[in-house]
Amino acid sequence: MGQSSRFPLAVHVLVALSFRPKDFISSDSLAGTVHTNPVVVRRIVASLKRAGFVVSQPGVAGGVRLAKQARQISLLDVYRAVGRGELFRMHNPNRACPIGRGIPAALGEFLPQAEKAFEQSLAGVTVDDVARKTWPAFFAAK
Amino acid sequence: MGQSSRFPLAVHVLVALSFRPKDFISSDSLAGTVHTNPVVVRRIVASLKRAGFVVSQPGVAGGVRLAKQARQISLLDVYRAVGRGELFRMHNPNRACPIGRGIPAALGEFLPQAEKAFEQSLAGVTVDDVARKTWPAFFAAK
DNA sequence: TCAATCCGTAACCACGCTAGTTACGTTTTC
DNA sequence: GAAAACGTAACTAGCGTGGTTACGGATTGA
Repeated sequence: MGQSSRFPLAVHVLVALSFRPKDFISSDSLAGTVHTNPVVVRRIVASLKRAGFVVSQPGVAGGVRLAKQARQISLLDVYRAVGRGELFRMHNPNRACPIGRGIPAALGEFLPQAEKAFEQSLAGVTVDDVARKTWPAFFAAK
Repeated sequence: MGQSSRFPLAVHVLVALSFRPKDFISSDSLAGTVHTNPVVVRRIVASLKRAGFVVSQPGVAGGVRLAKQARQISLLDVYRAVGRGELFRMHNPNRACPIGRGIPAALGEFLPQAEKAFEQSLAGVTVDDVARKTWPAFFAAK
């Protein structure tokens, strides 16, 4: 990603929510553990809502809560939800040249393979997996 | 990458050079097929030189030439040569929180796996593979 | 009813990265 | 010595990102 820390941040938020799946957590609290501004958290949450991973509720007792079990949300789901899909950004070759004309198709064959491999790896890990690794003592106590 | 087109551009340059492995090609010519400024090409070439993939020569008959066979340069080599190594950019969690404290290690276990999968895929493709896909007729004629 | 709390956005700013461009010194050939 | 080409520095414009303030709307509870 070069680029954006939205994905790690989104995973962090979901992991945090997974420790209290029944409660609504305020974006202020989340901003505390994530160590950023509440508005930044709400921007991420907006993406996660659109994807159906969380629900939110305004008002005094409001906040954010998981809408799915942590074990049913893969890191690939999260990665896609927070955008920045394409791993590669193509340049604009000169079509008047046989090489420039052929390059897009050639790269279009090999680069998506790498993206696929990347995504399949993310698909094999869930938010729950990350949560257990994040705070093992919490699960040991149960 | 979301961000930089240096990698596709570098592959394009190497593919172009691979069609005339004996000749020095000027950055002006390369800029033509890549469809950008000669200085941009030379910046890329500087990285490729550092990695030992090409050699350059100043002067009237100067230019750039491959220093290795195209089949001996993998896309992973190129990817690393033009930088932008890390696929993920970490945020800065609050270490005073048990979740914030545990998140870096947890992500540090799962995310590099995805990077590895990505890189292994790139490692399996060479510049020569891309060249053959780019301009099949060139190879058919030989 | 009304104050407090919290979400949802818009708006703005500062920063960093990228690519494009100009410019200039250096090297090589003829 | 002129021409061609590399190697860089310097500057610019554009874009994405994250941080911040602000404000409207929804909900709760006294």
